[in-house]
Amino acid sequence: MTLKLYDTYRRSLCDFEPITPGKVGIYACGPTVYDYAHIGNLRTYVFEDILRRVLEFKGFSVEHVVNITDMGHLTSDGDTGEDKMEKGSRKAGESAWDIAERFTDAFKSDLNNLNILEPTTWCRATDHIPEQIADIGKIEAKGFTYKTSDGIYFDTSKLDSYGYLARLDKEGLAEGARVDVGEKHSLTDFALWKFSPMDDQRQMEWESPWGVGFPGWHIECSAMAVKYLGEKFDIHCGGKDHIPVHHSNEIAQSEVCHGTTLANFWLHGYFLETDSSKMSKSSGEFLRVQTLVDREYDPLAYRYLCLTAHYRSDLKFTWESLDSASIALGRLRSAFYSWDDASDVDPDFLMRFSEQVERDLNTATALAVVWEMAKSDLDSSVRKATLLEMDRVLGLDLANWEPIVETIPEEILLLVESRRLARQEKNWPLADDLRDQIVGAGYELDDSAAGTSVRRKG
RNA sequence: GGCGUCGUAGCCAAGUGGCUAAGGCAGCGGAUUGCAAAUCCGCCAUCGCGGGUUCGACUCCCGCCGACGCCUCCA
Repeated sequence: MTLKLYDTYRRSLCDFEPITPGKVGIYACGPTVYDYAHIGNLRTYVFEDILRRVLEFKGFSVEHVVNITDMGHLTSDGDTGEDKMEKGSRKAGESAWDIAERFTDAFKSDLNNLNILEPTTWCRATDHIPEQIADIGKIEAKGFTYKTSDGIYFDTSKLDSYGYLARLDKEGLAEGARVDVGEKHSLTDFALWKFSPMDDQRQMEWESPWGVGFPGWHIECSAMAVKYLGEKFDIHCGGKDHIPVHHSNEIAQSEVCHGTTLANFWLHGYFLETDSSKMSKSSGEFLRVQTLVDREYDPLAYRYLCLTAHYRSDLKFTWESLDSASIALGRLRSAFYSWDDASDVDPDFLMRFSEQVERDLNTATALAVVWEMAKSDLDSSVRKATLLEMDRVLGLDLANWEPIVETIPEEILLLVESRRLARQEKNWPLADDLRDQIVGAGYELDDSAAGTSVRRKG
């Protein structure tokens, strides 16, 4: 069956065919490393990870490029405001470079905790200044730029196709404008190169044909994507918020520089909402992977939660839904663990599973197949082999899970032994009292024909 | 103010112009248990409201109500 993906550019579900047979190039917009990533940001990376895993599951070899934006990202897209890196630096009393490194490490650790496969290529914006300058030069040579007192701008009015990705209505935008256009000729124009302020030495600035300064945000992605994947590659993805501005601008730059729309497919992950509003870094308070860990959740419970919804619909986050994901994952894990060693994969269930996942990465329905398979009367060794195969896509790391072996305190073991004796003597009141004590101390009892086992609750 | 998305059981969430509206969690009933826990089996929605199109709509159109997003940095 052919993989179908929803392409935002065409606004429809399209059969996926790679440009080069057998190989797929993906560029995924990475984080701006001025702060930690929140779990809403991370939902997009989980979606991209599923995309990558599905492609590899189908036998493609995937080149997966993710950028690290470590400079030049302004706090306002009116192309005014501060550089987030410089702001973060002042706030923390560290150099912008140190901040970038610290939050890059934190980001990679988050990905790792969510069992997200590491990209085949990481690229940092500050390592690619010459490439960006070269592209700006090309755009200038073709007459699509103009200069203002603070930078070199892309003149969107000269590009008829501008904003097609987002189906932008330029007049409508102008009517509803809430921001000053400033020196920009039109609302949608954006900075390619920003001059360093006269009165302030920036930590991150470079020489260029236009003067000392730094690249605009959008140029880094198109420059690096082209460097690593070519002028037209297979899939570009990111959060849905990038559709109207960032990705529209990347396409505009690429159309002028290379005469391409940069990627064949544009995929967008939808938001995680909390308390009926989206989570956002700039608003201050937000949930991190570490927050979940502090509350004793396994980060993979969050990954499971992400899989229960389709990537193209907003997901409401509540602690209750995380609990539900956490319990479900726990049950799947212990079932998997209890099954006999993997033998043969069941072809029918695996087929049904792939059909779901190939329908625009529908992990929600794929999970329904997982549960049906897990509860089926197939031999447990077959179930194990089949689920193992499915987990190549799900990434729940079931094969490596095992119950936490921990030492039970002596006093608890004594209570368990006393209860065993009491039960032997059919002294039920005493046995129940002892059980209450054990449970009260945070342990669980499992009475089976073979005897009683104890473990920590949770 | 402009543009747009969404509204499915207690919660999260799939889905389709017409077979029994996935799945998970919770809940309920049963099996099991000395009683429980764990486990297993079963049960549990007519799809925000009002119109319309259609032989037939939860699925298409219009209006209303509600929530959310973008137009400011944003996954």
